[in-house]
Amino acid sequence: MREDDPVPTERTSSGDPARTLQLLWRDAPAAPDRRRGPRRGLSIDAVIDAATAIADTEGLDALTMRRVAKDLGVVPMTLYTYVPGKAELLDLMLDAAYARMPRTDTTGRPWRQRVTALAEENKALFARHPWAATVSTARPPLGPGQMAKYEHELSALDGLGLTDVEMDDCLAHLLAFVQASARAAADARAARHDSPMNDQEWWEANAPLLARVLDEKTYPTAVRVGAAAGAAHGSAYDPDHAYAFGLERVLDAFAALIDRGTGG
Amino acid sequence: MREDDPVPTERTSSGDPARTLQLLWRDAPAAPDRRRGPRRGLSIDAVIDAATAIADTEGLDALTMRRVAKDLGVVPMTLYTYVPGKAELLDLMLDAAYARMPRTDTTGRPWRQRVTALAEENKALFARHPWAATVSTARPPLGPGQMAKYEHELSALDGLGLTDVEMDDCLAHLLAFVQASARAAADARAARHDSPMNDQEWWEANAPLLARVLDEKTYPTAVRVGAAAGAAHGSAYDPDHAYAFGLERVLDAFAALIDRGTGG
DNA sequence: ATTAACTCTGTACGCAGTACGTTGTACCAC
DNA sequence: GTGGTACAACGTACTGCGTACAGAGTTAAT
Repeated sequence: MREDDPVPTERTSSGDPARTLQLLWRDAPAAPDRRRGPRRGLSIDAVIDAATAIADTEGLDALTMRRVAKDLGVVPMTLYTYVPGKAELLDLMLDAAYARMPRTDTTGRPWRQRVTALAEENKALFARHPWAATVSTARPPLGPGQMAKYEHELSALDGLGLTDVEMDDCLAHLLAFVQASARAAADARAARHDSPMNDQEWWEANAPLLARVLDEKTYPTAVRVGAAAGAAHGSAYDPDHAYAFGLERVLDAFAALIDRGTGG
Repeated sequence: MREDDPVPTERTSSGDPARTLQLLWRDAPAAPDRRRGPRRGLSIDAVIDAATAIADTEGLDALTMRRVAKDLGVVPMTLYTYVPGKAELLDLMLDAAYARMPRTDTTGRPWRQRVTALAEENKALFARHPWAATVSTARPPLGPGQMAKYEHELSALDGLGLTDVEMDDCLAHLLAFVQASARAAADARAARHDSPMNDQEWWEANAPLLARVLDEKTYPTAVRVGAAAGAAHGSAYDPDHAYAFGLERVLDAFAALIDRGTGG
């Protein structure tokens, strides 16, 4: 019952970036002397799909090269003829997930609806692929999915009176918020999952020590507010509420930029 | 030069939570029959400090039980008499880091200054301990450091006309923003670090393929805005700018809550 | 003096990513 | 045909991780 599984962030993009870009755009490998040797039994997309299926249903820590290989009926090392390594596989998974995102057209609608739609699309992405919230995107894979997503999302922010730089800044801010929410939600889910006790049991088990130690005199505000917040939402942390509250804040913040000069 | 180092998120809190709480509060182990056996050569704090030093200077992926043990001159398994496991060690490290945060007293100052101070304190935490931004805090370790931090930060938001629940919500929103910024900054740093090429070299290496593939007709907004953003800050992503911009947004958002009714 | 609790140690297991060398297959030039 | 060659797939093996487990040594209570 240890079950420590560390849920790694698994930074992407390790090896030769040019090779990774070629893979992302499905660019043929220069084809100097095309197609010798035995036929390939799999495809990059089969590998990506198998890996994505595992990560979706069992989490990033269950996603191992050995496991992907087993699901595809090959030996682990075979995967390395399709993909340079695990980091690049994650890049490809992420770009594929981006590419598959449904993109609602909100042209003509009021800007709050448009921004909300963007947030919801990304929230849905992280709901379908919880691992996507936890892979790091330093130097994000500039694949077709990423580009389509970026184009779509910028378009939704176009024509609101923002400068180009502000559009990029606002989008980054919004996406960071949604991703942080998704990460927090995933963390909360994970905490619930791999602990044999639920929130109530946990509280009961720790109440004696906490009662002794969480003194109302030393932590007056914390005790007061913590109790109020805990009572308001059912538990100590409510991801849905945090998302709803935060999205309203982000919208208000954008309003201060967008409505400036128009008498906000 | 592979150097894939996955920068794990390393979820905290795996084993018996009651034991973890005891460790956090340095609660004696029930002492039924106190102190038999040989004298301890180390202390929990020595283990925490050694681990923190490693994580600070070399990153979370360099933080292994073996490494901590080596730095302390003991064999790896010895650590397990001080700490139930690596997850709990991370909890303790985080709470200790919280406890050591300098907390500036901003009573009486305008609320924007107070909130900004909170953000800066947390930004400084993540600057000193970059790993802290990447460890997950589902069911955060309710240690003395965490509580002192929570009390301090709520106090800064007290008396602004917010309800208790709103105070908690706003604080969570602010902290999530700072943490997300720190994560992004750490990602950017990591990408620069473990790639032999800098941004310019990377661009030059990939320019041919990107030029062929990033069509202005298919991605008009993306190309336009991406160019503008890239030109405005020096590179593709500027963590400092993102933080500054985002903090202004968060403050504007809070203003909409705080100044409501007072003629905002 | 004996015993029991406790610290520290050494060895070992399972699992990860993946380097490396081999085997077998299919196309190309002859 | 037939040999050469490029390539896919495989098997083995290495390093390093967290930590279970069993033993050896050390101290305080009996």
